[in-house]
Amino acid sequence: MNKEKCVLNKEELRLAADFFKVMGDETRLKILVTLLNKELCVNEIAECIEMSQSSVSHQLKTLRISKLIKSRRDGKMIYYSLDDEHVKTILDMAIEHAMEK
Amino acid sequence: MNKEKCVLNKEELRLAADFFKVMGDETRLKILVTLLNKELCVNEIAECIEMSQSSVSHQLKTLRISKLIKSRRDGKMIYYSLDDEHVKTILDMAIEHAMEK
DNA sequence: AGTATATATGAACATATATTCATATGTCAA
DNA sequence: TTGACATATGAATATATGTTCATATATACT
Repeated sequence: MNKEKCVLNKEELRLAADFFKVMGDETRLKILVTLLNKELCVNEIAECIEMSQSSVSHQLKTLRISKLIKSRRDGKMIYYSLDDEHVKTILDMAIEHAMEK
Repeated sequence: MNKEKCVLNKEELRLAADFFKVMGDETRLKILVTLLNKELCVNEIAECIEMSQSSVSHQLKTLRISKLIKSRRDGKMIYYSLDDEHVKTILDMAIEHAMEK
């Protein structure tokens, strides 16, 4: 077996796995989808996807750390929006993959 | 909050989440990467990514169920290869996303 | 300052899942 | 058919992770 053919970039692999891991949760996907069109504050997101404020807040943190969303404060509210132009494309592609099978 | 704006296709969401969940594991990603160029049998994959035969076999099953890879038997060996033209594109996009942040 | 509202967070719990180990199944060759 | 090799699989274990609950922090308003 030719070891040369097995060369992998470990760092890239780890990052890619982390990226997919974050995308691989329905709650987080729902959040991303609700943010496709416009920015929303935490309570709006929670109401929209019918999850608790706490759960949404935890997941927003995960998404923020992964650089998939960004936030801005306006008074008491904190508005979240997508922070990656690829997210929509990747979402579309995944859905396309999922649906045609 | 306008509920109309929150319309989600539940089935698509579930499928997309499942898809990303499968992609969100380093072992499975390594397997997919090794299969990018050519088909390989189980032992070759195991040797290539330095994982046990059993572990690889379990993950191959997961990937097969998700329609990301396909298999063909040739004598004692079973050869695996990618079963989705989107996989490479999505992998590239994820890596791109991961690296530029 | 005190109260209400919005969001964040730590701990606990429950669930999901990846790996290992032992073993089963399937194929070939003698 | 017996032995060797390739792969699959079930059970057990360990680890990761999502949600909840209680509470903390931050801002606005009176």
